[in-house]
Amino acid sequence: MDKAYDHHKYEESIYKMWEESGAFTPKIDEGKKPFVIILPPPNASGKMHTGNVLMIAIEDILIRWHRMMGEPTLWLPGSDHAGTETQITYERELKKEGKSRFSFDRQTLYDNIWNFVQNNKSLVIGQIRKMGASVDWSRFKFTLDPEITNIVCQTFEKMAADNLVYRGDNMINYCPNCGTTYADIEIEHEERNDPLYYIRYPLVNKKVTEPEYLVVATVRPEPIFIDTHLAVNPEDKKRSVWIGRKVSNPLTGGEMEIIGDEMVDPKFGTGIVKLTPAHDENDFQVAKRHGLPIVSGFTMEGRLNDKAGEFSGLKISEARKVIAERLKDKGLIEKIDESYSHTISLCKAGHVVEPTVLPNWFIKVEQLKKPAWEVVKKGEVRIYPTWRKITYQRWMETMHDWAISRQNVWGIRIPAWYNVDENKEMAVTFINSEGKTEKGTVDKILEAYSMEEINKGLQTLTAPTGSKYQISLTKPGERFLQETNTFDTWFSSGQWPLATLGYPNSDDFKYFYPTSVMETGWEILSKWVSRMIMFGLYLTGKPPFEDVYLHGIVKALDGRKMSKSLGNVINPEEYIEQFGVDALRMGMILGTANGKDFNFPRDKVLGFRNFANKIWNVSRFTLMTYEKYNQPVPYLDKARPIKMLQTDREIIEKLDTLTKNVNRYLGNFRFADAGEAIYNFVWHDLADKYIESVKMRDDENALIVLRHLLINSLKLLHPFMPFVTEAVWAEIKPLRMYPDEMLITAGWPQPLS
RNA sequence: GGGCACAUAGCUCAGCGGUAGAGCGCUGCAUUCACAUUGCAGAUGCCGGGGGUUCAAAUCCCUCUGUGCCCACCA
Repeated sequence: MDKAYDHHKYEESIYKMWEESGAFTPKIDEGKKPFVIILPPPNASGKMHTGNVLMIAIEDILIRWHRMMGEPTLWLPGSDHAGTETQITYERELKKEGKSRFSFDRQTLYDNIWNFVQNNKSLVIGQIRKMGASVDWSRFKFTLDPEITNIVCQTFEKMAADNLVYRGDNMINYCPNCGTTYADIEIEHEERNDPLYYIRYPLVNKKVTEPEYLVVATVRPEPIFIDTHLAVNPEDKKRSVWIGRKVSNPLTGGEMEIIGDEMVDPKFGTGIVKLTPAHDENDFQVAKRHGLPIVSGFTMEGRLNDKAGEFSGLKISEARKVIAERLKDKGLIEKIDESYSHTISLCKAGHVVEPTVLPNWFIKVEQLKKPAWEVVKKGEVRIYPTWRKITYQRWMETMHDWAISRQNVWGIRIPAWYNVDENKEMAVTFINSEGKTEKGTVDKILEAYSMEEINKGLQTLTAPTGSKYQISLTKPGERFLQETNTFDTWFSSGQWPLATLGYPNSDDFKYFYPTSVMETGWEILSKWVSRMIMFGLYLTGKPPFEDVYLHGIVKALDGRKMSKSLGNVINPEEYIEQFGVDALRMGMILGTANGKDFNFPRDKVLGFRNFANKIWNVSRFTLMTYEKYNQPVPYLDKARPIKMLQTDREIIEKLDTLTKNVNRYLGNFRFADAGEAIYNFVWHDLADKYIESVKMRDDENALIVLRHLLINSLKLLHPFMPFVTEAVWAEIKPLRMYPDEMLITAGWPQPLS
């Protein structure tokens, strides 16, 4: 054996050896209960980060432990298409070429992103390998694989049949110039100075003691014609008296009721708000709470619609000035604050984005969320650390209907279809055969274009609220166009444990479902874990896993969140290169004990590089001693007791205790405790004390005990530091009972007592 | 505004009712010995402040202060 352990020499070849041996693929044995973990699929276009490292380290420990205990063990890998995030990344690339998403029709854009992702996917897979993850590659799944999207669409179909799906209005960032919606994270915010108008609303049925007007401050006078209500804060003593009273609309003269809602800040402006539910997120929420009408005032082209009467057709920005002038003429403007500064939303092209209410697809969660909380409450699904249960409970109790449609191309297209003859008002944007972008309602467009041409160049389709639709996995007829929205990523990944195993009829599904442990970062407890439980219960009646272990967030060395802009991002590959994967894994595991957030433990990683070398040298010493002795030595066996010294008995007892403790710790997801216990035993009991005492002895029994300690230490360590232990295992063949056996599939230690 | 967590040795953290712990760092000493990616020895703490429960509190309860994060958020 070499004098020191050099991880560069072993990691790659050992991984290959494991993989080729078939050790990662479980043998289905109906008589045994399998142990199953579905790997939370990393983003297909992303790079490995420290969080992934921790995740893989923890899951690999559990998997290797159970595998060594002889259970059929499946760890199923995959990657996620990460809809919005990936599309944004790709569009950044497009921008470098002077293009954007509007340069392509839907299908072409999708195909381009597909190719882009394919290139990166191999990167992620390579990194999972590098970590030593003993995943079953033969079962690898991608969220956009046809067998997965099929299951996801079928679920949608079933939910629609069960009356759990509806189309409803939702607030969305819409850019009239681009003709499309943008996700919240795509929006840029800019400080801007705009006039703040103080507008007078004449009070209806005014009493003598009351003022003539109520005054409202707004930067947006242009949608006043659709406004139907004002609001004040009910806690506001001065103004709550107006609740239930009416004012007249300064533009149309119609009556507007005043309502009370906590949203209103009594200290801002005049403490009275005009509500424009269709074009402001807050107002929209208020309107939903109070059941107010939600009426849009703008067209998809960014002009005032026909409700604006004489003003209809004006662009929003012009309308603001024109309407402000009109109000001024009527004497209904009290004052204008020209220096008002606020933030506005801009799309990537720099256009002003209009918050707009557009129809979206929703899932009714009322019936789904209750059982999903019940299983956790009853302990059928256990959450570790236990205090995270409260987060889950809170989320489940407050969860509201889930908007599942995204205005992205990169995702699973919603299998809903609109008949063009029954929905003439659908807005369509497409690229015609000459490469020109056409926009308009479908009935107008059809006057000039064929269904085929529209379908081929289709970019987006917006069917008004109340449009007739059919849900179908295939095209229901010639005169149909498919919904252009895609599913929220969490809608598909929420079905991941089911979909990856081939729900509902495959052998895998029947044998491996429900899975054993879901291990993931706590930040997606509500986004992801809750959805998986909901879908699992809805489709199979069983929760998709028994235990949920939530690991903490790995923060940067300075204790702050890692971020590109702070420049404190840690690249795990540098640590793998320098210290080896084993050291990185072990360092992360012992960096924190119980799922709390923690800073990247750089010192510990270095420490465990040294520990890997310690293991190597303990083995080297044992092997050399054995070879020097130069005759066969029997194995330690309860049935044939040998004469032991006090030190022998003590350390064997310690090993037994250690084995029991490790089993207990791992069973309770106490990874750091388990790792530390083994570390202390190997370094301080075995190496520092026992080996030193062996050096003074010349009896065979010392060697028998030493070999027993080494072999069992390697086994206990293997789940934590798989490479160095397997490398040593190969070196100490002469010491082993079964020289052909690999450590990865060797039996887990049994206490002698 | 609602919630969760954390405050212990110079640093990073474990311990969570019975005499203060680890790793790194620090101070000595050891060196052809399996390993200098080493060994041995050592120093370092009013366990955030205040109150309470208890024979006994870093550990349980209350409160204050500070920090991090999650959710909801300004016409």
